[in-house]
Amino acid sequence: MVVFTLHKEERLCSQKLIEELFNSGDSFLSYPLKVVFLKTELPQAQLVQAAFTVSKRNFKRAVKRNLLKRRIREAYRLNKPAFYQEIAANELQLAVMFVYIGKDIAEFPVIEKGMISAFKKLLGKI
RNA sequence: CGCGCAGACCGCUCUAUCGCUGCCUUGCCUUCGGGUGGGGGAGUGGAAAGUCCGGGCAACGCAGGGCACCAUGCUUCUUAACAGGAAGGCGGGCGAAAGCUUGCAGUAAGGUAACAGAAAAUGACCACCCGGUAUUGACGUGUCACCACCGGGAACGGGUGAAAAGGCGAGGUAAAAGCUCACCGGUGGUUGUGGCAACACAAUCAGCCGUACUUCUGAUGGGUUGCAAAGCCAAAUAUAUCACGAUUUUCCGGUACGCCGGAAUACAGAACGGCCCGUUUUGAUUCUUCGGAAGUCGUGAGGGGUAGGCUGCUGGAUCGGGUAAGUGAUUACCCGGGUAGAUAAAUGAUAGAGGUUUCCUGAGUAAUCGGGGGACACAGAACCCGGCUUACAGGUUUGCGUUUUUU
RNA sequence: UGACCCAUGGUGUAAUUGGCAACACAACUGAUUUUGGUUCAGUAGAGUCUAAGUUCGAGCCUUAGUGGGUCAA
Repeated sequence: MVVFTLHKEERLCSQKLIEELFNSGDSFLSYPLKVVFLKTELPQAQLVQAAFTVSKRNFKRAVKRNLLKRRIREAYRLNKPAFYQEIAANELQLAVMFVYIGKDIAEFPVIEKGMISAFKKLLGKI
């Protein structure tokens, strides 16, 4: 069954987990995104918890940051089912953070392309 | 019509697919905590921004008075309040006009005014005038001239400076001066008229008249911190140290064998979130025969831990419309609506259609029509309101002015 | 989100009521030295984050903006 939802349980909200992720997680680049991930125990019964962030350093206006985060979230939401199947097959739990590192506001197709290649690389690393 | 000025308002729209966050309703399962599915409806601004003012609300504090500190500054009104707003007054600047913009407590006492300049406010450096003393010269025996010193007169002239002691004319004088007079400017008092008032106008009298600034004076207002406030639940850690209380477990002292308190002194500390008086309170000392040490427990401070949830949280000085009062800000009444609550932080993504505008291009004398491409601003709620300020593609509308030009 | 602070030569700091923007290090030139360092002598380098206002005059006072930083569970 293909599910395109993205409820709160699928998002990474715990400040503690995020701190741990940045301290001890691995990372790689998939332009225009930087992916930080960590195999760990999650508090909820979810395969993956993901978070999305855009630096205030590169985009001063809240409107632009929100726009980019929404686009990344859409890209994640629409392309995750295949990714989930692989994770479920390996019986893993994963925390992931997507950081936007581009300097300009990218169009949706560009972000989607980066997201798909990020999924491929991520599966390769695990 | 065009151009301009002021005010008010709007801030791209629709459809499809896939989603996000609350709310309402409902089916199924349930260990009654909840889990899972369906349906309905809601979900970003004029500035949500800057955090520049003012309030609500919350916690803490609070006899009272004074000083300090901060803020404000023509008048009247408005408001919950304001450094906001409205109407008006006076002065300066811009504009042809509509209008825009800027300033406004008080100089009674005090302080300051660099450099320059004689001097920055009891103004005398040069030049001017008078008197005295001494020298020199001329004429020829007391005058004149020159120069020096002393004493006085005097703001008319001089350069400086941001600013130089009302302006100009006449009289006056040894030389001068509002010293006097006419006209003009300005200040203060009194009276009258208009206005709620600031103030304006008129009459009259007076002294004859510096300027700017604020650290100065006076008036009014101001407790502090802010929803990461504050409260509750869960989870977690270690109670070092300090204060108070309880206990009699132990020891010592005193006893009236119950137990272990009270009063005075203004000596010291603390509180009144700056200081002082004052007040309150605690300790200390003394007196009255009256306690001390260790342990345990509790409360508070402090330390340590946690980074999850709930309340606060959205119905309010509320929004829309109407009527009335007022020049207006605004106020009163009536009717209707039921209004975002997120928390690594929702309100979107993609596709198509339309709208506005611009560019290229084709048809046409032109109005206009067709095709293609681009653009559609500033900007994202975070406890809530009232203002201010700043950013902003384009558009709608009301009132007013109009030097030139056209009709 | 709320509260607050700062901005002056390349760097770190001064500037008394508002009256000529100062000092140290660094840089450059010269001397000393075989050379470098040290030392000595000298030189240049800002118009005070930006824009308005008050004032005769603004680094300082007022207003608006820009950039950077701090604190609060």
